[in-house]
Amino acid sequence: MDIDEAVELLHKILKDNSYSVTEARSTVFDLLWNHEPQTMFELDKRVEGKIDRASIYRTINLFERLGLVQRIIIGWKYKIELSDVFTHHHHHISCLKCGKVVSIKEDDEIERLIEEFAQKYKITADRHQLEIQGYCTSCVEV
Amino acid sequence: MDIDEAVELLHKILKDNSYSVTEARSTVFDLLWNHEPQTMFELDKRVEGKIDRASIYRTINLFERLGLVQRIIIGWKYKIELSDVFTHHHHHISCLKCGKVVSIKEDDEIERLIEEFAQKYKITADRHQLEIQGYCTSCVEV
DNA sequence: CTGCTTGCAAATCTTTTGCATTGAA
DNA sequence: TTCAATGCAAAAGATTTGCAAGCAG
Repeated sequence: MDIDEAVELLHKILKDNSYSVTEARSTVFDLLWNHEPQTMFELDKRVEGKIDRASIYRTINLFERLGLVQRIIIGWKYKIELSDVFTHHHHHISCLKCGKVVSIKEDDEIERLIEEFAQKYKITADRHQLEIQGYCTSCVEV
Repeated sequence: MDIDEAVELLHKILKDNSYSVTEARSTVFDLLWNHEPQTMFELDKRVEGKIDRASIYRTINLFERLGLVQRIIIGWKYKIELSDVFTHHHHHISCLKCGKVVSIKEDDEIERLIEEFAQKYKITADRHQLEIQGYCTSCVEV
């Protein structure tokens, strides 16, 4: 999917849910597009005051309710990235020291296992997160 | 492991690392023992002012550094529980509506896959979290 | 036009820190 | 006795909210 298609999809989803397309929402979306997971702090910094922090939070909350973004967990903080609607479903591996995050491409076998767990424990409409953490080659513990 | 063995192990680990056994640390440990994952807020409430909030945070941070507790992610908040040192390694399934958390017992197959990912992406000393979320039978979306 | 959105400022919640005092070993 | 650990209060950081003004449809 390229940026034009993505923006078109964003507009469609907003309109279908009776929300308007605004400067703030477009700007936040642009900053999320094709970018690695980022914290609210980073997002706010990259906005450079063009949009108020409160609006960034409101936008991210809206996007989350609409399923456009997901919060992923790095350590015990979260970062924001566009959801599977705009990217392929995937998991993450991150470094405990430098914080670098790498996406793991989808793996049928693990998805199958997770699906089995959900069924076994009678959880419907499941979503899931698999976060693997350790030390990357440049940060291996001394 | 029963509570006596657990406390003994706690004392040993504290002493081996040159930390003393104190009222605050023992109390926090007791509140974690055999209890489902809880937020700092809940922990603080259950302490009933017997220990200052700052000390609870300091204790949890210490316990985490010593590998005695782990933070697990429910939604985008974290909860604290005793680590694999005191319980068997496991994952969680939680309900997005009522917040109930159920432990999934260890599964060799999934552990093997995660191990393979870690190797493939050259991450050493890996730890990981698999969190599955959805709606439990009593909360199925209306 | 008109109501949804935003900016601003303040409130709230969460976590950390400095410092004098207390307590474990 | 001695240094680590705690309580207290205040600071710092993260997120939310009320309200008046602005903008999308």
